[in-house]
Parts: sequence; C-alpha cells; structure tokens
Amino acid sequence: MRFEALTIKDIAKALGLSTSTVSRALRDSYEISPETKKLVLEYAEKNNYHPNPIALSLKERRSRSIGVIVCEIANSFFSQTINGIESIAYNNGYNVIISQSRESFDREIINLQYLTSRSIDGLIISVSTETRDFSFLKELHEKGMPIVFFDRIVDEIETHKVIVDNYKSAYDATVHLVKNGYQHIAAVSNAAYLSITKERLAGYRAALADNGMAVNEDLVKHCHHGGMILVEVEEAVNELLQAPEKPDAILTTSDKLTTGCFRILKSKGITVPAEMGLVGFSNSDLTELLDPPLTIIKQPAFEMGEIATNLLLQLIESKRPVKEFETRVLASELITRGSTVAKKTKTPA
Amino acid sequence: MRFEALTIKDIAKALGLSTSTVSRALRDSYEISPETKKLVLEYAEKNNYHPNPIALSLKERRSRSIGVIVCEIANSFFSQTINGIESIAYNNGYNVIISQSRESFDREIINLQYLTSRSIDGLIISVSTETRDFSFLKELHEKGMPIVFFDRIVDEIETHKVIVDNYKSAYDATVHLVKNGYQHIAAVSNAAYLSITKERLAGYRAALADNGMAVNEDLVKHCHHGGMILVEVEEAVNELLQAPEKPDAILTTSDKLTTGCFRILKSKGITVPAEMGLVGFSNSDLTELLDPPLTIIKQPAFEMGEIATNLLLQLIESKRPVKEFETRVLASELITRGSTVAKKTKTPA
DNA sequence: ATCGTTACCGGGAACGATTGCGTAAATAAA
DNA sequence: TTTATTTACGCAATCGTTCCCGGTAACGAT
Repeated sequence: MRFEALTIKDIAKALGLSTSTVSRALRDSYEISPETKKLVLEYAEKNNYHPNPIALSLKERRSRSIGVIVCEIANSFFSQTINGIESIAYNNGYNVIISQSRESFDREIINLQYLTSRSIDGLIISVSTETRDFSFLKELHEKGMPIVFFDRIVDEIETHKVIVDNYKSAYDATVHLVKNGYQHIAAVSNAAYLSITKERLAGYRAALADNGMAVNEDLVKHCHHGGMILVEVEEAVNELLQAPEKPDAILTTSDKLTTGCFRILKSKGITVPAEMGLVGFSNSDLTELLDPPLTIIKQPAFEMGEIATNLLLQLIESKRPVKEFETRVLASELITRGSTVAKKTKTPA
Repeated sequence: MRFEALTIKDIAKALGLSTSTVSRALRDSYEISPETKKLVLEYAEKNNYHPNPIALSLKERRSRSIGVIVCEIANSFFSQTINGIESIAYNNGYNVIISQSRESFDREIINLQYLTSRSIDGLIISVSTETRDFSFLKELHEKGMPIVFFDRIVDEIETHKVIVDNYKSAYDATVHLVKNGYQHIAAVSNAAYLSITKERLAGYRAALADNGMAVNEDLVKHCHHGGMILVEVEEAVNELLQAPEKPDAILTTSDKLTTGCFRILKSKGITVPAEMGLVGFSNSDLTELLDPPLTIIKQPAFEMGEIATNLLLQLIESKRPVKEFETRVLASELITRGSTVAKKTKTPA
C-alpha cells in the first residue's frame, strides 16, 4: 500500500491552471504573474507539496545519490568514514547508499553492478582485500562514472583519491618501536597487492633499513582476509613465534589485524609490551582502555570521508569531464601508549 | 557528465521494433513470438541492457529503497544492526539509505522529511534520545508509510517492532551483581522517557526488590545525550561517588554509557571490579580485551537488523493495509567477565 | 465467401516533472 | 489606428518504462 503524494497536476487541477504554469510558479519563473505565484505557492505550502524526486531524476538523468562500498560497516575505521561521507552528502542534498563487500571480490562486483544499475551519480569505494582485477571499475570509470577511492586505492585508475601517508605512518611507527629498544620487528599485514599493504610495508622496511636493521622477510606476514577471520591472524602470529629469529615487536597494518593480534597474544599469555611490543593502525576508541593501552596509528577517518565526498560531488557537478585528479594525502596520528613502552626505556609516570 | 545507458527505445530502433514489443519480449510475454524474443534478448544481452530503475520507480510508484535512521553509525550496536539490515535488503533488491540523527530531535525530523521526500518505500528507525514528540512519525505512519522500530521504540505508534527483552536483560544483569555480593547498585541510563530506559530500569528495580534491596533513586542517573558527551557521563559518575549511599556497582544501559563509565572510572583510578563493579549493555567486541574484561549484555544486533528488515519488506509488499502488528522480543546474552567478579566470590582461574 | 480465433505486434497514454515554443490579451510605440 | 512589444499562460515533447487498447494477418470453420 502506498500513500499518494500531491503532484503538480493536482495543484493545476485544483487551481484551474496548467501544469506548466504551476511548475513555473513553484520555480519562481519571471513569466508568471505575482498573483498566480502567490496562489500556487500558498496552495503548495498548505497542502505540503514536495516535488517527486524520482520524476526529477528521470528528467535530469541524475539520482542525487552516491554509492559507497566498503568491506564492512561494523568496523570503526569505515563507520567513521561513512559518518563523514554522510555528513557532507546530507548537506548537499545527496543520499548515501551503502553496500558491503565483506572482503569478497565477487560480492564487490555484484554490489558495483547493483549500485550502477540503480543509477547512482557517483561512487566512493575502498576495494576489498581480494580485489586484484580492476577491469570492472576501470570500465565503469571510462564510461564516465565519477569515482573517488579512499584507503585502499587503485593505482591503475586515474581519479581522485584520499589516503593517509601510509608510508610515513608505518615508518614513524616502526621508528617508534626501534627507539623503544625493540630489535626484531615483525609486520602483520593485509594481502600483498593492496595499496595500503605496499605503502605501509615500504615504510616499515625503510624505517628498519634507516636504522641499520636488516629486513627479515620471514617476519612479514600477510592475512588474505584482512583479519576478518581470526584464525588467519592466529596462524600468522604462530608462524612469527616459531620463526628462527623470533620477533619482539609487531606492527599491524589495519584495524582488525591490530585488535586481532592483541587478542591472540593475550590468549597465548604473551605479555605486551614486555615480551612483545605492539603498534598498529586502529580507529577504535577503546584501544586506549585495553590492558595495556595500545599504541596506535589513527587515521582521520571522518575527515577522509568528508574530503572524499567533497571531491566526488565536485566530479559529479562538473560541467565538463575532469582531467586533473588529485590524491589527498592526510597525516595520521601516532598515539603512543603502553603497548610499546618496553625494553630499554621506561616512560616515567 | 553522464554516461548514457542503453534504453528500450534504442533496442527498438536498432531492431526495427516498437518499444512495446521490446518491453514485452524482455519480460517474456506470451504475445511475442519466440524468434522476436530471441532477437531482443540477444541484443539486450550483448549490449548489456539494464532497465532504468528510476523510470521503473516512476511507473511503479516505488523506489525499492528503504530508509534507516539511527543516532550514529559509528557505534558498534548500530553498525551491526545496519549490517543485518543491509544483508536482507541486498538479497531482496532493495537499497539502504542511511541517515544519522546524532541524538538530535531536530536532525531526526529533518532526516525524516528528507528521506520521505526522497520517496523511500519504508523506514527502519531507532529514535534519538531527544525524541519525545512523535507527531511527525505518527502522521507519516497514518499516511501509510511502512515503519519498523527497533531498539528505541515508540509505544504510541502501532507497527512492527524489534527489541530485546530489556526488562529481563537488566533484571538478570542486576541479579548477577547481587549474586556477586554487590550491595549498592547504581544505574546510569539514557533519557528517562526512552523505551529502553523505562524497560531496563524497570528490570533493574524489580531485581533489587526481588532480592530484598531497596531502590535508591539517588543511584539512578540519566544522561540526556546518551553518553555521546563524555562530560555528562563523568558528572553522573561524580554524583554517584558523592551520594550519601555510595554505590559499589554500576549498571549501564547502553553502549556509549558502558564504555564511558569504564573510561571515567579508570581515569579516576577507581578499580574495577574491586571498588566498583560494572556491567552494561554493549556490542563492542573489544570489551573482552579491556582491563578488566567487561561483563556485558550483548544484543543480537545483526539479527535485529535482519528481522526488522524482513518485517518491513513484509509491510511494503503487502497488498492490503496490515492491521496486525507484532513486537519481536529477542533474548540478549549476559556475558560475565572480570568487571563483576568482586566482593564475596572470586572466580577460580 | 464470410466469420471467429489466435498469434503478433504497434500506437499512445500514462507516471511527475521541466521547458521550448506558440499565442492570446494587454500595453506601448509609431 | 495600426503595429510592435510585453506579459502571462497553455500545449506538447521529453525522460524510460509499462500496459491498455487497438490492429492485421493467417487459418480453420461454417
């Protein structure tokens, strides 16, 4: 069952005017007399008229809605980003339609097809951990769909992108570990081909090298489901513990991996930070309350969502095809807490 | 700029048929010859035809999208619920359009107006903590908009609702505190008029009464922003600590309040569970890793989202006005952990 | 030869809105 | 008074789709 909304036609009939006149009166056209305008406007106001957005969409060939694809909503980083996206979209009269890939490539494609068939005006996406084939996205982009990437971006596609300085973030976090006396620093990261993985591990490796420490590839682990499956993280940690050169600290490169590693270490009775230092990317506001409080790399997720949306709207509302694209690189924040105060130094209370 | 999609008209022109024939062929109508069907279908397939959903919406007077209003996406309970909503909506070919009220009544109304003007087919909502006036929702409902409430429901409006057994949940949690030797149990809750507040506090009070403990209203605090503002929680805790009868345990009635209280207690150096027991509603998966691990009441958020969506779709797709409404009451889960092992009993390792 | 059926297909009106164009009346200019 | 201009409005096309009406063949039955 549906409730019938008032249409322009109803107003026209009620007032003995044509629909064109009503339409023009509502849009305050110069060719309508003030009296008629007043009449129409008052009637519309009184009867709570709202233009049918679907009819408008059909006419204007735009839906005023943007699609968002993330791997998971219930993840602090992504939900904070969506928060930012929603706030900007909202202020500009756009809807936000959300889909989850759940880290599955197939599902990402289906979502993509679905969203585009629902005629969204633009897309904001952080690709799934499985996504190695970008042909669908590329095709979409070439057809003219405005796309903005954030977090896990796609180098092959030229468009606006929003990320943090992944290299520097990981570099600084690794240096922080080194400064705190850790000698054998491992990394637990996502799939190797992901942009964030490449950049973050590059920072990690550079930091080690710059501090005269050898990079031991045995100490770099990849979780192909990005920590969605805890067992995967457990295996990674187990392998690290059995490595010839057992690490004394771990750098994790995403939210789920950080809390996942912490969870595993705790369950194994490995003390943090004494036996194992831990620093990782995380946007959860509860890491501070953990035991020990976690040293984290926090991304400006909300702001990233805002920027991505502004860039997308710019793309959507541009009259001519945009050729100049920018990659916004934001600074992350290294919040040092208990999980990395170890070895040599002890922070004074 | 837009990319032009293939329309039924294009197919008709290319194949020398009328649009009606093409339309019918695509919908496998009996009055189209097998040959023509094959021709059309193959052409459509080859050129990747997709019916324009906006045109369909206009014709069918439905948008195949549902609106969701929650106070905040970046909240574990709500993001998990949205997860459930999205999964069911997705499987039924519906979009999910999300808005946040940020616990503000005004913003909730604006979102409501916006969503309905965008012609959603139905609405799933958990009202904001400020919402006392339901006339807008009521009017919407009377106009025929399918609505399903979850979590913070509205008694005055007769429609489907999805909640947990708030009374029992709070009752059991309180009894748990009593059993663990706590004598003076306080409650930190949301605004008094919220459904969840009333039900949960009723359970709390009943549990105290049933165990021969007096209900001291000084020990019941209300946070009118639902814990969104930490200061508010801090004030509540301060008042509790200065109460004539100082409490030795706190029951918190929502996610933000639980972690908020914990944060405040920790910052004040009040040890949990020794000086103060703590149990609260929470859906965060990190509470287990806190120090001490938190005893929580966990709601089946994902499932709640699923059920709410199924009920809504049922409402939307019903041929005649639905008169029989149900309130699904789900069981919550009391997960006992360190934050409530106190006084008398000590759990053996 | 005429009629009724069946099988196929097209015309055109919706759905709700915008907008280019035409035009009547009123006013101004010649 | 005649002509030009302005004012104020309506007609109809358009967006992409569906679906109610037709309509026209071909064919068998009378």
